[in-house]
Amino acid sequence: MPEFFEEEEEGEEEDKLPDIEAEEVKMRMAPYPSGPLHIGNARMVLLNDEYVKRNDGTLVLFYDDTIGSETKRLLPEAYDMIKEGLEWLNVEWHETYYKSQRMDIYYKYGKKILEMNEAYVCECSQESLREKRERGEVCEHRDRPGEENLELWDRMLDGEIEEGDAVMRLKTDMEHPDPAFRDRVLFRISKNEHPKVGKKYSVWPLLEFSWAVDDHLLGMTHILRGKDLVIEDRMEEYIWDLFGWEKPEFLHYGMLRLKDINLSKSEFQRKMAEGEFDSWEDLRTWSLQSLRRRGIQPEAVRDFILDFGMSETDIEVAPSKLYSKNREIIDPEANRYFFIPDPVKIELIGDIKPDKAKIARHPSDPDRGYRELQVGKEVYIPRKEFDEYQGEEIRLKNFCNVELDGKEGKITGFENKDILKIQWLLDGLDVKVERPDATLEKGIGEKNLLETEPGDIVQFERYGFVKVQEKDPFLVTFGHR
RNA sequence: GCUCCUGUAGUGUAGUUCGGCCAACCAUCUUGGCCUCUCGAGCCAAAGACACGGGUUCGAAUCCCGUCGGGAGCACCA
Repeated sequence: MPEFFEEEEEGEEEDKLPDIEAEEVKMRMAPYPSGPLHIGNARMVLLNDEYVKRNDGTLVLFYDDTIGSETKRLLPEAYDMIKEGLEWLNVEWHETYYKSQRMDIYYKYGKKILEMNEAYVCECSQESLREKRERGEVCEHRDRPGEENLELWDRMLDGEIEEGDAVMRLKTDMEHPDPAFRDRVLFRISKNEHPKVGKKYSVWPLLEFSWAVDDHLLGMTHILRGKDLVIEDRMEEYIWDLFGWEKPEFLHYGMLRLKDINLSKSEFQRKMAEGEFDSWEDLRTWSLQSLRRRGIQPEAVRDFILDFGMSETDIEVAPSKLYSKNREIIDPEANRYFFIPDPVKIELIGDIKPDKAKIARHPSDPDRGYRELQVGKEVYIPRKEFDEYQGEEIRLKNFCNVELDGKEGKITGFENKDILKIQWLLDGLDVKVERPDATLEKGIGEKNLLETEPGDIVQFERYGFVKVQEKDPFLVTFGHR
């Protein structure tokens, strides 16, 4: 009887996503390739993936690579970095598309909507457009005859009109109570160079229009997006109604912020250009690649994200939550080693009995055996404990107890006592630890570290989990405590 | 200002659809204790919340009204 209940409980755990009711599920994730995916984008990606997997559906990777803006630039290498991030997260997708490859489709429907007289070419300046929108005023371009619209549209496409001089706008309602919904722009002119199609196109759709077309054409059943994009729902619905198309369902999730962490791809792009960051793997970017470097496991990211469910509340969560998920995964795997940050040498006073110290590679798994440490009269200990425990008795773990007196340590015994135990080393490798803020912490690590390989995640006792990067000058990246 | 969304412990969530089984779940964090020769892990325990005010009702976290708070949109970015 008890077994019966236990089983039931386990089956119910971790199900924070509301079910979706549909026979068929097709969803899409639409990253904008301005940089690699970061922890924030992971929410969009993983929720899509999770829903599709649960419903045995189809997932589309759709690069939302329209031309962007000054502040949001396309980055040619981002396409592959995004793919790499998705693979790392074990996201499975079935089809891949690029907005930049579908321009003719958008033009076709753009023309159609113009012919239906549901849109118009507007030659207002950006400022006057904004002001009129604010006041709910109609501009003189709104009622121009259809032929004139089509003619101007052709001239836009031919590149005869300069950037900023004309846009195509949807005729929603300039007096709509929601100012955000007043005659939004559908297409605009940009003569910037695109990493995939160069200067072939000078008219680019905005996301509301391209999505309205593609979500229909590709047969999306559910559209998952952040709360910040809800107005796009209504834009899409408006356009679908115009064309008489069926409507997919919308799902929303709230904004996610990491406490004290800035996740701005455009800002990182700038810092990259200015040379402040030298790679997208820089630990400060929080890109998936950087998390991988830190030894964060993709499963930890997934657990972390799915734990928020589909709530539309805005959340601010501390990174320690991610770390605890990760620790769960790596703690049983990571072997233990000694690392002395900022070492101070002390001299031991008294007789030394054993000539070697034996310490388990993993305290919970004796099968992994022991590592041996040479003992001697002069040992290094971390400066922190050296400073804080003067005059007190502490234990050099698995070796001896000492009473600190300046740079001397008087040996008081060898038995294991219930006092502070710290790491120590007679000698060792120079080790550098790359911290999440990109600073390097120097210290010495035990020579047994040479038995590890790059990519291994180990724990520096009393210091934290690190991932081995290079062995020659020994370099590790810090994950978390 | 206008439009939309949202308010359960420090943090994040379950419960809100169909009011009672909720003196409110789980995780994390914190604090004690046990265990362990790590400040890691494990085990045990404690602490901690229904934003506020009205109303409906025998009964409200759940329904209604109001107030207050938080967020987003009002870009020729996504």
